[in-house]
Amino acid sequence: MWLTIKDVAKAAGVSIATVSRVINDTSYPVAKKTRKQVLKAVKDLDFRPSKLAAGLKSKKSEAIGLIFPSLMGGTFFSEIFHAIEDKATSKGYGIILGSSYGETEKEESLIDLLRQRRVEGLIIIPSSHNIDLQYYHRLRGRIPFIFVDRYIPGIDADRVTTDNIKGAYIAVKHLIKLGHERIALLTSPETPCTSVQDRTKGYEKALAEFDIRFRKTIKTERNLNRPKMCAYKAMKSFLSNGPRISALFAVNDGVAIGALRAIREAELKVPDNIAVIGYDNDEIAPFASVPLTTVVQRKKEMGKIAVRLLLERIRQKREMSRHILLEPTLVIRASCGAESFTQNSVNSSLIKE
Amino acid sequence: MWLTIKDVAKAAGVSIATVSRVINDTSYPVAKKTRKQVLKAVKDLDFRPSKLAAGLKSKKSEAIGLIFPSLMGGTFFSEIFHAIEDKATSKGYGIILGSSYGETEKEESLIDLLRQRRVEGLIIIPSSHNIDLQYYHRLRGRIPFIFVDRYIPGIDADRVTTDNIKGAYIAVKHLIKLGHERIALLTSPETPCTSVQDRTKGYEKALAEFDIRFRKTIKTERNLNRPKMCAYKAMKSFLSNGPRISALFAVNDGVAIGALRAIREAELKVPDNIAVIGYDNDEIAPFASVPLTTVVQRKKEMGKIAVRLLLERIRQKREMSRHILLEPTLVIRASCGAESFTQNSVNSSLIKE
DNA sequence: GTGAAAGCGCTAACAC
DNA sequence: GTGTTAGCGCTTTCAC
Repeated sequence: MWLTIKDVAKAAGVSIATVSRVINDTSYPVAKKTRKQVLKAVKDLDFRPSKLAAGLKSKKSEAIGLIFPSLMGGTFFSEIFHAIEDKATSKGYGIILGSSYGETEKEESLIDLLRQRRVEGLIIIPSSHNIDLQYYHRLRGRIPFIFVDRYIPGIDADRVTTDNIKGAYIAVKHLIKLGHERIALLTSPETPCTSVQDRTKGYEKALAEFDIRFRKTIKTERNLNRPKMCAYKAMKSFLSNGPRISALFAVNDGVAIGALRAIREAELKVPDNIAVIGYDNDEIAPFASVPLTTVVQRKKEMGKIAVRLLLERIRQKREMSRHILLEPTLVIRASCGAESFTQNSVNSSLIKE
Repeated sequence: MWLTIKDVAKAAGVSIATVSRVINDTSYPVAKKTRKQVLKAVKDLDFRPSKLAAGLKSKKSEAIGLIFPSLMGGTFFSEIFHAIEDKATSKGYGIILGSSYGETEKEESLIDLLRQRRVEGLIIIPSSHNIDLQYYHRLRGRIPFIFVDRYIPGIDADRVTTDNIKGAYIAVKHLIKLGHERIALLTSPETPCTSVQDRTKGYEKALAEFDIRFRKTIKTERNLNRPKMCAYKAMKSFLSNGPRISALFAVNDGVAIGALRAIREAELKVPDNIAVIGYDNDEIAPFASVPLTTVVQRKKEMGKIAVRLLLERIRQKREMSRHILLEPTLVIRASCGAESFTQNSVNSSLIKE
């Protein structure tokens, strides 16, 4: 079914070595005329060299593996994915991927498969359930990998994440400055997920700093495919039973959107009765029923940095693992009742919608 | 760096042929004791057989390629992706993919790369710009492929799509039955995209059937990454200049969400001043500022069928290409002012939220 | 029930 | 500048 360089060699009247030299377009000196003939044969025959064979020989698959939980429930992972894909493609790498649905078992079997395909490295947004440290310890010496967005504590590996403690801190501080003291935290129950854990820490930190006693955590059910629905239900039940609150810090925008619906159905107004702040600056945020004030994560940057670091590690075996911590920012829209400007946590810079 | 079956053979004290037989787990008769030794060696060494080498020899990469425009702008493609991935994984196939951003050039170069990786078949959600018929004609004989969601007219290939004419027809008819006569169509300007074209036809068909003269097409800018924003802008400008309308048929939910914001900012009410109906039943639809009445597409089914048909074609070369046309349905929520029930176009069946 | 050996389609010395 | 050749790590006859 597939043609080989042998066919091309025959058609062009040269040896297979020459064909190989031409198609790999290295600066290897090939006579102009010969090159032309080969190129013509390649084109006429519609020949595509096998990366399977090339990779077997050269020990370079020119592919990286990508593991993430799920693309549903918002554009967060999608945006990271696109950044990774763009960057990898531009470097000549293909992407083989799988979604773990946040299940460790699935994650590990996917990684195994990717290893069989001899991907040169792995980008992992790890699952958040029953983490198997042993597995990752073993993996460490076998193949280069990098964690994105969250990581597995205790595993010494490269990673690129946002400073989630700080992100949550500036979000909650924003609410406090606006006069709120009864601020609830709406969160998904992914205990071992470092990003969610850190956001919880940031919430605590801000409240502690301002000597605010009130604490309330609203936990949603765990369903990666329908975070909005889960949040909606959790919030609905909270609004009918829970203590009165004046503001809500949602652990991501999807969850915030679900809450917004519950609040609307309870005939409460945002931000007048309840101020809401989200996290991620999802594509949907400006289009929520009340445009959402939210913490910005540099998703594209995260993806691009991940590919860059991974390729560097593939190319030269460095020793130390590197931890890149990205700065979060706040976009202020209508859902907290503040004016609409952007405040960077480090130095002010405007984000246009 | 990587171990080979030779290492395993040595460790287990058998030949490489035996190792191969054991790891491929065929029902090949291997002595129980031998099998055990091999399995132990595999485990001890943490061996992963190379699919590169296996594929080269067996001529089966056990991978399929996937090309889609973009994952941004809603969960539509994400849902299809997950269905494809699930099904493919369960059949032992890996997925190598690329996003075309709706550009034919990118699409073709991605397909070329996938061919080099010797994927056994391709699932393509084709781009909608400057289609190169010649390219696809040529591709036809080279590798099995199937179109999903939309297709390229004139190319004889398998495909699985939703009946978009019917979908749009039932949507617009729903508006008409509710008494609307001034119904605008909000659409993205992807002229050669069959799904959008068909929805336009369905809009026309319904209006024609009820002898309604009024027509208005509002075209958004083309930006696959920000369809909501584009729709918002288009709608905003329409509301300040355009003719008065009482209802809007949006060509997909993302675009509808953008329109909702523009309508809200114009201090108009949905559905009282303008009824809005969307398309796709995106995850966001029930969470829009006004829960969105929309046309349901069976996205999971589309993905699963695509994989099934593709694998069938890979396995036995059938002759005729098959066109699967899925039935659309309507979910009625609040955005058109009708009661909230679900009406299936074929036989009524309830869709729970 | 097991092993030896011939490739799969490339790449990369090494010759000339 | 170009060709010859020895593998890369598997699968798969074909012997025994």
